[in-house]
Formats: sequence, structure tokens, C-alpha cells
Amino acid sequence: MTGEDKFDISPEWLDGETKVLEAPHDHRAELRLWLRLLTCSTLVESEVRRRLREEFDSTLPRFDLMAQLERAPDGMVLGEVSKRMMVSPGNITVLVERLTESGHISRTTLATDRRVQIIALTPFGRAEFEKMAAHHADWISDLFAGLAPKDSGVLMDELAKLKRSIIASLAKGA
Amino acid sequence: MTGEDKFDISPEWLDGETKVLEAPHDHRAELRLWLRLLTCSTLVESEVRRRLREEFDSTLPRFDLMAQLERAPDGMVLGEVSKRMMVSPGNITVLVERLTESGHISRTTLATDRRVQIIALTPFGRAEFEKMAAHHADWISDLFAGLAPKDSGVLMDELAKLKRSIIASLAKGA
DNA sequence: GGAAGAAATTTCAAGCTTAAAATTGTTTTT
DNA sequence: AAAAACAATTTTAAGCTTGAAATTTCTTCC
Repeated sequence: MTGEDKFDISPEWLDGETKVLEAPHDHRAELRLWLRLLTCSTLVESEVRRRLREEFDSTLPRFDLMAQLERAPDGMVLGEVSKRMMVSPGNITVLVERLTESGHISRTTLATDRRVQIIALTPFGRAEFEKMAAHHADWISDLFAGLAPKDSGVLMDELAKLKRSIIASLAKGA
Repeated sequence: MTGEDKFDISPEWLDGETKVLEAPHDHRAELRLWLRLLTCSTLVESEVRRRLREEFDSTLPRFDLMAQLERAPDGMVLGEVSKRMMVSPGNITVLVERLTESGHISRTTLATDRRVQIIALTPFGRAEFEKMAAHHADWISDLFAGLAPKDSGVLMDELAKLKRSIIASLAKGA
């Protein structure tokens, strides 16, 4: 069933048992691509973390959580936040605790289902976030400024393809 | 190539209702690009972490550290490892402690300068790393398999441009 | 209606990460 | 040669992150 020749798979992928020791060259290109992607990502992330800390005494996780809430004026269920941020539920618990303490978000228990916690930005939290978001957009814009609009578009498209590839692979493995 | 004279933003982005400020210049395209890059990076990283844990009871930082050492048969100074991995020096200290305990790396103090610690893979560590590296390459290869060779090349080039842009921006700000 | 199961969240233990301060060792200055 | 400057690393304190186990609260099924 899996051995159909209808699909255009390049020959080197067909032999699933071949290990790197046999043919190290096969995987080199993808590895380099991944490392380059990771480098870009790490550089940007580090810089954003640094500036959030220095200019706003905040952190990236806090910013990301507030960014999720900004688009949900009526608040959001914890589990939904966890899924969207792609982090573990236990992680959200800690972040929410601190952001509640500092007055950035409010939390309420859903009356009809007391398991459910709903969090939302407070007016203070929203104001703070908007200040940060404006600067954040500037930082990213500066970091990406050396990229011509054409390249920006191409990169966007290629990353879309990559994302599809990753998700397809994850789905297959699951 | 795609049409290069007009890489316009789709109409919904032009709606000025949800802006942060009076929008001197629209940063949304860069933001979206950054988020997409981050998503790809996060997805791959999570999967690699998961498999390192499940299949080798190891972690990504350990793997990365050993990967640095693999290319340095005579060992490497701690500070150099720290720079290459783009993590803080204190971080390396902890990793080295654990990897030394588990017998994967050896550490020696340089005789001519006793501030300097040199670490290197032990034969055991090298063997372990090579096992992991082979699988790691396969995982990445699978995740990227949906990308045509052409796209792979284009992505590689575009990421190179992005990396230059980021580094130029960081240098300017410093 | 009560027990079993499922769902949302929290707790826990362990490890990662960072920046800043401290420590240890070397080099330069006076 | 003492003092000051510098360099490599470690320590510290705080926060992030995870997976697994536990808790609380519904829902379902007999």
C-alpha cells in the first residue's frame, strides 16, 4: 500500500532504513536550513526579550499572553490561551498569577462551569500592552528593514510552505 | 518570480480601526513575517525536544552543546562554547556540570592559564552524540520533506538575507 | 441518582535561562 | 612589586518551561 509509485518522491527518501552513516550528504541541506532558520529566530527573539526587559521591565511570555488577549475583548479561556501560545497549561497558570497580581489582567470563573477560568486585559493592562506593542512593531520593523519588499514576500510564501510541510509531517507521525 | 512592482498589503490591513498609533508606516507585514518564522521555529524545536526526550532521555541544550564539541576534537574553551551557542556563560556552567557527571564530556583546566576550562567529548559522549545526531538529521529531514528542493534553496537564500538584515540592525543599534 | 469517565486547571519536581554580582586568576601600570 | 584593570568562570536570584500527577468540576451512562 505504501509502495505506490504514483507520487513524485525523490529516490533517496524511499529507503527508510538508510542511516546517516551510510549517506551523510542526504540530510545536510535540510540541517543547514534548519540551523539558519533557528539562528534568525534566536537573534530576533533575544533582541525582543532584551528590549522588553530594558525598556518595559517585562518579558516575552507576558507580552505574548497579553497579545493573545488583546484580540479577545471578552476574554479567553485558559486552555485556549495555552493552545494558541503553544505552551503547556501549567505554564499559563504561573503567567496568569503574576499578570493578575500586577493588575494587567483580570480572571473570572465561568458561572455555568466552575472549572473554566476566563482571563481578560484590564484597562491598565490594555494601555500597557499598547505601549509595548507599538515599540515591539518598531523593533521588528528595524530588524527586518534590510529585507527588500520583494524578499519579504518571497520569504512569507516559502515559510508558508515550510509550515505546511512541518504540520503534515507532524500529522503523519501522530 | 512573483510580480515585484506591487507587493501590496491585502485590503483588510489597510483598515485603520485597530491601529496602535496614527500609523506612520505599516509594520504589519514585518510582524506577520516574524510570527510565521517564529511558528515554524517553535514547531520544529518542540518536536526535536520531544523526540530527544522520548527516544534518548536527553534535552536540546545537551545535544547542542555536544554538537559544538563534535567539531572540536581537541576540545573547546567554555567562553567559546557560550558564544557559539548564543547563550549566557552561566548557562554553560550548569550544562557542563551535568554532562560531566553523566560522562559525556571531560573538562580540564588549562595549565598556562588556570582561569580557562577546556571541555571535550569523551569517547562515550561522542558515540552517544553520533547516535542522536543521526536520528536528529532524520527528524529534520522528515519535517522539511514537503519542501521542494527549489523552495529549499530559495528559503536558504532569503534567510541569509534576513540574517544579514538582523545583524546589520543589531550592529547599528549597539 | 450514583459511579465512572472526561475536561479544565493546578501542583510538583526537575531542568533551562538570564543578568548581575562575586570569585579567581592574569596582565598592565605605576 | 603593589595596585589597578581585565578576563574567564561561577554563583545567585528570579523567572520560564515542561510532563506527569493530582484536583476540582462537570457529564454520561447505567
